[in-house]
Amino acid sequence: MGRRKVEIKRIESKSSRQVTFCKRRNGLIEKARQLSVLCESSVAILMVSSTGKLYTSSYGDSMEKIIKRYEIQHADELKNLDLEEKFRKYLSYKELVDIVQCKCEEAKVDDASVESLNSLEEQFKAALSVTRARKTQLMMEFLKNLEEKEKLLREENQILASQLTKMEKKRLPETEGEGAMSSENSSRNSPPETLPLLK
Amino acid sequence: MGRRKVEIKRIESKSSRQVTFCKRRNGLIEKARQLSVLCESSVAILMVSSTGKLYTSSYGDSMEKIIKRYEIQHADELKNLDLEEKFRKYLSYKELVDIVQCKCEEAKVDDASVESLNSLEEQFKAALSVTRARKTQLMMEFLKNLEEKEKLLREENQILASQLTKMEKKRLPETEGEGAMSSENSSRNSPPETLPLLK
DNA sequence: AACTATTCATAATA
DNA sequence: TTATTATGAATAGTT
Repeated sequence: MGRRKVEIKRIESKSSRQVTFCKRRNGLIEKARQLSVLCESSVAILMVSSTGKLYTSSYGDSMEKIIKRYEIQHADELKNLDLEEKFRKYLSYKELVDIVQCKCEEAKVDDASVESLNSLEEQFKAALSVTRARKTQLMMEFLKNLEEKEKLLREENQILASQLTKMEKKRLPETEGEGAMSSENSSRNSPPETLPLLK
Repeated sequence: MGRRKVEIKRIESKSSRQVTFCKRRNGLIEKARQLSVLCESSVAILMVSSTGKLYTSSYGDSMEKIIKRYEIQHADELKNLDLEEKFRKYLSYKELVDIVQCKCEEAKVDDASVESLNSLEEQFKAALSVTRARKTQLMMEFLKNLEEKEKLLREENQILASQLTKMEKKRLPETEGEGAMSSENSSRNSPPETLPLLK
């Protein structure tokens, strides 16, 4: 429906792609509105342009409600994929503790509640144990890395020191008068074991 | 775009409303596909018919990803209202432990990771402490309740026992011959301290 | 942003 | 339901 038939494939020209996006986006939104009104239905449209900008529109019900309707249907998938990520992104561990506290306050005085708290305790112990083990492991690896780095630096240091000694031996007959100025440390003929960097 | 112009208002006839819903729904989905391909964009459509049936379609990215993009933008609203509820509903403590395990595996070998795990450990210790304290409190209350119940039952028991003793004293002159048959315990004149129920 | 020449979508019909 | 088609609507190219 234009001056000529267009193949449905990516529009190469960036500018005309943007123009088409704008035109068709508006067209789509209007079609959604019409569908909603004509057929007494709810419609939500979410569009993300190639530049990452988000455009949304909803008719009938609010975007939130329509998305919730979707999430109810796909609870299983969301539970596994989405929620975990959301949890990681948004829920701080401070909030986690708050929720636990809240859960504890909710608990009634009966043996079922005690048992549920018992299992909660077990799970926190497990989480704590995993965290501690991993922390220790990481610290050990980090320590190893540091030791290795130190070893390499020491070796480098040795090489540099010996080179310095050699150079000084060469220079002594050439420029006797400048010997004291060339280096404060090496003039004493006994290089320090480590460079200042490692102290 | 049909045999005649239609006003955009609710179609009264239920059957033609359904037919139109079906046709225009397909049209909308096709338009969304074209927009996505032509303009290199992601498009998601969610439609809820008047009968409550959900129809969805997405191009470019998955429905989950597009909705996530929307939720990131509206994180403030969602974070406060929805997420905590979802967390409480769907996330078991077993899954919590899984997430922690995953977080631990992700951690790189650097001091930032170690520090982050350290704070994670602290927070689990806090959660564990809260859980344990509450559990202990609940158990203490439960114990108190049980002790109180026992006390009440003992008192009741005492009363019943004394009533029984009185009745026996009354009966003795009336039916001397049946004295041994009336009761095995009470015939010894010293009632037991607790009823079998409490043993 | 407008303007049209076209193609496309679909309301009525079968 | 699916298919056809006359017609109104959407839009590609142009200004």
